[in-house]
Amino acid sequence: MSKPTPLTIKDIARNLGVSISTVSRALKDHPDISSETKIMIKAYAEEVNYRPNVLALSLRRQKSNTIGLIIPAIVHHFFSSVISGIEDLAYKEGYNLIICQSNENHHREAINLQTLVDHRVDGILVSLSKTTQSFDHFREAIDNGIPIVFYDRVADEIESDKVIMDDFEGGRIATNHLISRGCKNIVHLAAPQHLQIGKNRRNGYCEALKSNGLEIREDRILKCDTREEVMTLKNHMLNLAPEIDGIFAVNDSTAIAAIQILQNNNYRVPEDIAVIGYGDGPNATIINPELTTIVQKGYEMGRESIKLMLRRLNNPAADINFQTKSFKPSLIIRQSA
Amino acid sequence: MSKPTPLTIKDIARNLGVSISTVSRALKDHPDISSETKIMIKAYAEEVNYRPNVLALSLRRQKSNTIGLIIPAIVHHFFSSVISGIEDLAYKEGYNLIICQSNENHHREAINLQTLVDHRVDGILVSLSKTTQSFDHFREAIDNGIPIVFYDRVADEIESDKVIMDDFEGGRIATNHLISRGCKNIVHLAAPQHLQIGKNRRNGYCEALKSNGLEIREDRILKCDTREEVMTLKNHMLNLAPEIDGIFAVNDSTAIAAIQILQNNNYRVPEDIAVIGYGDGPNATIINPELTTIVQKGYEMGRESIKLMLRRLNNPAADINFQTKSFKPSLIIRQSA
DNA sequence: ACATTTTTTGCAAACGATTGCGAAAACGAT
DNA sequence: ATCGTTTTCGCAATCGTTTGCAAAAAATGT
Repeated sequence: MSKPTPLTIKDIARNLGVSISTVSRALKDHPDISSETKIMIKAYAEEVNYRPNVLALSLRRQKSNTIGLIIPAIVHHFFSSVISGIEDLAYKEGYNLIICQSNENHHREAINLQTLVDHRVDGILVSLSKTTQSFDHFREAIDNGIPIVFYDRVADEIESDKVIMDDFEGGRIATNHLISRGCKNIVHLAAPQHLQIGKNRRNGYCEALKSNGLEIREDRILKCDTREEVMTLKNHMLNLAPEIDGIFAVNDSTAIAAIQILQNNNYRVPEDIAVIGYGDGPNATIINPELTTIVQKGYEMGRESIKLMLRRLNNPAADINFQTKSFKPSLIIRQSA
Repeated sequence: MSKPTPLTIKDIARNLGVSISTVSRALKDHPDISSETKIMIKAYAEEVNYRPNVLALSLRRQKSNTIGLIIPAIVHHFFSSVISGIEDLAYKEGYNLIICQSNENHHREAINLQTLVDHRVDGILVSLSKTTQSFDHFREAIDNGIPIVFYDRVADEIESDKVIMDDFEGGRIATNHLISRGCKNIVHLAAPQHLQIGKNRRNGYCEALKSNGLEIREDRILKCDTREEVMTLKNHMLNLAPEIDGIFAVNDSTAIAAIQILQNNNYRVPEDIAVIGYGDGPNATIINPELTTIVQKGYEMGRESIKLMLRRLNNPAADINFQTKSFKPSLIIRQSA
């Protein structure tokens, strides 16, 4: 009952009375090996269910066939969709995934990075944590020759492939929709402004107001992008409520939390106040009224990210130009706005 | 602009004019090395930001410090909570995670298993896919000396550590609650019966009926455990609806889908038909009426799973008895029942 | 000054695989 | 039988690290 050590190419060689190199070559159909020998060795390997040691291979090849993934919070539906999109393609191409969670924490993110670099992953896919405001940890990976692809929450300062949504446009479309149904006093529940994503959606919101001749009021822009934060700002929001007729929330769960607070205080959605979200997660059709929102295709974005990465990994020689792939947002109109 | 190969212990040795082994020993405070030399080597290593090659280490130690995780579907909130629980502790103990998705597919699960075995992970955490009905692939891992911990959806046939909920009790409590509020004709939307989880919750449901003198009717037990399936069975459910006054669904999203169908057809929940779910995910408080449900602690279950694993890995010699850790379900009463 | 002990260091094998190069075996041609 | 090819295979280095053992250097005792 001791540790059953998996058998190696060496064991096969010994048992078959040939050399290690012969076994190695036979198993990969090297022309130098006679077909007799090949057949014999392959049959035996099959019989004993030989499996090459990936660790040894990685060391030898200086390539781990592993891709690192840093996710702010895996429990968010958007991010877990991204994972699915990445995984499908990565496995198909023979890559494994090491997934790390930053938990929206800058420091944790840096540690994740270091872990992945230490593991000699071939590439890293990252979406920034909310608290990340400097980017040296990414430079280190790049200096080590590990390509990075940012998805969704990207670092402008770093040159790399990126997969984003056109968040400016998303914010614009969403706000425009509210305006088109008659809203004139629209609150924006915004993400942190040091995130591109937060800034862009907000700018889209502002642009829509401006181009429709509506005033942009700072007091109508609240930094508030989680359900919990909505609950904290409950009173503030209820103070605002009498004067407003629309809310553009930076994500669905924030929108939903807002709807619940409004409803509990006898505001009707959308009649008194229309609410629009961002993301189109599964919650959108559970709330009543069903949520009008901007679709954010997590699976597709994940897929695109890994595609960019694979393209780079499969052409190690070519110094491919960095590319930014941008997804166009689309509005899905339901009942809340 | 070629591939910048990270520097090794060998580079340090050369640059410092000492031997490789001296560097190795100095870096890990081996007593054989004079403190002078140690200080010098450590300082230099620090300066050039030396990082040991994890791959080489794993090969040498015959231990990858990596744990494999097989998840049926990462987008389910319960499972992503489990991941979080696992991750926190695993990283703290210096283990990395390779996460694979089976997508509820037996074949994919077997491939995942093989991948993890190939990577010489130190242990594997698994929750069965819905379609898994044989278990040889797990045997292979075990034969290779890789310990397995099953969580939530476990394989009875395999001897190993397990982390489960008392699903029988959960089904009983849920059903009892419906009965206690006056329901006499209760439908059960059940998971596949080859999963313990499905069988146990169903048995709990039956037990509650029986001990309350209610008849168990097979036609009131539907295999139906996703939102999509509810939609497919819509007409069937509406046929049942006039005769029933309660539904016990095997998970929240099924319960929610049922509520939506009932409401769209002018049944009141809970007045006409009470509905109870299972899981207590974030959706439970979004639906109106808010969902009465059984809490399923994903994070804690994940945490417990990795604990069992670490205990085993940290005592490789001791042949620790297999243990099954069972979580008690609790009922959280809201509005839907 | 020399033997003996102690401290400090280096050599080389090992982990499991790949691969350049040289050598043995087989074959054919003369 | 001899030589030249061609086919088939094995030696040994390599990837980055650890570690048993022996060797070199320094310290100690007489």
